Amino acid sequence: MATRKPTLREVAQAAGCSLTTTSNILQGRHELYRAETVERVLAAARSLGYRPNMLARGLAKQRTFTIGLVFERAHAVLTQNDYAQHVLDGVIEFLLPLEYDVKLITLPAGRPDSIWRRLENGTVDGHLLLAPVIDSPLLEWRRHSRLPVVSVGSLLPPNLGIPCVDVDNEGGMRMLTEWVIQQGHRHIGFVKGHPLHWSALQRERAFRKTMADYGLPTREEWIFQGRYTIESGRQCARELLALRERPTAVICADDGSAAGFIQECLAHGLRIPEDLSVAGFDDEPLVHPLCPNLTTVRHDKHRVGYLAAQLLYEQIETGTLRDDSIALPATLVIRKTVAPPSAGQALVAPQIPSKEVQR
Amino acid sequence: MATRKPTLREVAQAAGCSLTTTSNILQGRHELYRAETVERVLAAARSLGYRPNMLARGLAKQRTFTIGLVFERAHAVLTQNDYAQHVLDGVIEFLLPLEYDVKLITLPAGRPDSIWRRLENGTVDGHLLLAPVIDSPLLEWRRHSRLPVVSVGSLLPPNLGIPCVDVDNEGGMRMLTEWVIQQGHRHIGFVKGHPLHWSALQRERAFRKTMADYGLPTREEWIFQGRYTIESGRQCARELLALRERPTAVICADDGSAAGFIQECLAHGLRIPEDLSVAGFDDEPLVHPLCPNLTTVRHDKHRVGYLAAQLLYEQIETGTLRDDSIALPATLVIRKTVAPPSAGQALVAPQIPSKEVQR
DNA sequence: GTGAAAGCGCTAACAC
DNA sequence: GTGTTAGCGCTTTCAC
Repeated sequence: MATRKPTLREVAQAAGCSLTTTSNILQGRHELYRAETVERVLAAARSLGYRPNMLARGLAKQRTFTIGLVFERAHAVLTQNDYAQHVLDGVIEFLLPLEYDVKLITLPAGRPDSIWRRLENGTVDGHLLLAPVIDSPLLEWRRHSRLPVVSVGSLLPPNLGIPCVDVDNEGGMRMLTEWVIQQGHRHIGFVKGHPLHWSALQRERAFRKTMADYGLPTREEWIFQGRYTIESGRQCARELLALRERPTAVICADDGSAAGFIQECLAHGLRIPEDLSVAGFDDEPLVHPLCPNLTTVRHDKHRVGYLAAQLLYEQIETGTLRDDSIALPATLVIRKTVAPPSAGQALVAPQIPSKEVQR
Repeated sequence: MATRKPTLREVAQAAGCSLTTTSNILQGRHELYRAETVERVLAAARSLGYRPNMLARGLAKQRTFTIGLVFERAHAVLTQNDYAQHVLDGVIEFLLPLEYDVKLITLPAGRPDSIWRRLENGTVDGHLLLAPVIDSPLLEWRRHSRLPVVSVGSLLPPNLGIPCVDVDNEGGMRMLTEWVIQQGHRHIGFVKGHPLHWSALQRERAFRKTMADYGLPTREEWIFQGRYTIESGRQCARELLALRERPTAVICADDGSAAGFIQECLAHGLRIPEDLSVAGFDDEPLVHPLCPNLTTVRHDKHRVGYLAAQLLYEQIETGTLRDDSIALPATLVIRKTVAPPSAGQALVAPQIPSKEVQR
């Protein structure tokens, strides 16, 4: 039809009034004007098929109603990142009714310069950092920015001044570890997560801490380096199977490695949990068909995204940069891959620490 | 540091020259000016930490260097949509080096009005429609837009004038069906895909067409309504198991339903492929651990996204709206869930049609 | 070689 | 109640 998108000016002309009037009315400030004027403007806009140019509005208002979702290079491939997908879903769910848009910002390799261009170019009102990895350059860059920001999926060290939202990795892992201990295990191994993820670090730390709190030793040869993948779990299992002495239980930092670990153990004739108890973390739906009986820790990634978006939104709307973080509680999902160690294995009951930390 | 982002004007002042000069130089038109001037401007920009405001540039240039990735409501939840993830990856891969950004546009329910606002608000240079479903309102809306557009993941009817990129569903399904037939099967069932997906329609059509071409009847009681999900596959298997007469092979419109179908059959004591051959489509990595032996059809979703982005990009850059589509060839992945029907079952060799369609 | 000036489409003081 | 005007930050024609 129309050869070009109609502008506010044309609406004003059609309605026979000024730009201001038109702009105000179209922004919903109806009470400022006579009902008749309002109606005329609205009608004109409708009949012309007017849609505001958000670019122009953004320039004038200094607000874009868009947030930037910043991916690390490592996460850029969404496909390999179930976590990111759930978080993104949550983000979108929160922002959709607010008429905010989401812009995907994938950091190019290249010079810091071109990275800056992508981050701080006036097109977003704030940044959601998707699981920044340990020593990510992102964090340093952020220090030079005055835009609101929230880290989602990584609980960063508080001294960075960036509010974070994630599951309570430490609380969840403590809960899981305690439960394994309470099943009677004293010889417990651990499959670590991806070495660059804060969550991996935190889960490992909580495991060690809990073991120590219960007076149980952690043997370094039973600590394996996973990478949050099925294949890495398999590899760790192979390493375990090569050992002469084995733990009676192994806790994995995530479900993927747990599934791989279990598969490999089964392939080598071990029975789970009779010969070895294995636990995961995340209650990952994708892993579930593979390993339906996995005892694990569930948390709500979708909600993590939702809350992170909310936190960011509040910062944007109020103009205040806050830096309090949210660690969402996790819940233990008891299924069948963890059982008391079988007879003949060490079963000395561990001593219970005086102060039991919940959550 | 700086209280606000420096503007072009400040750079110009610092460099002691005009806005025009500064703008031109910063856009790379160095040859217009004396080397000394160029250097002065560049130095000023660098020392101020200048980064252009893309909003302002967009307004002036009428180009945003952003494309909109438009999700149907049904696809909004990325999590449940492995396809979308791969496509998105491909899109990002293509656009990243071009300094184009991607904006996620999730269509709100609501009035057409608010949908329009999100689509046509000046913030994107073109739309990538993510697998529009059959009779999607999107397609109608698109007719009123003059922005470049590409449909990715749905090969739409050509009369819509929208260029499309997807796997060649019909060619792939024909190839698969022919192969099953060539294994000696004459009684072949089919699990349909999601009723609202073009791909599902096309796969079903190709199945029927191929059967007909080979002079084989399709029995409607052996055509089941799947939904591109594991659970729907299970359901279809239950329906099949309730029948007195069964086909010797079942082709599923996707790997998910194939996996569910197989699981359910196995659970009821059927042996695959001895008692029933089953084939899938997509070579879905997520399904692979569940059903590693699945005979299926592979295609490159990542490439679909990549090419779609490229097609859109070309439209944007050249300003020409084209409407040729791309159907990427698929390849047959022969594994173990399809075998010749066992002795005792009908084995009359089907007649080969005179003209065998490849691809 | 360089710069003044007129937009891009919209918003928001501030007048009337 | 309604309109005038001066930007928002950048690009670009056209003159000097």
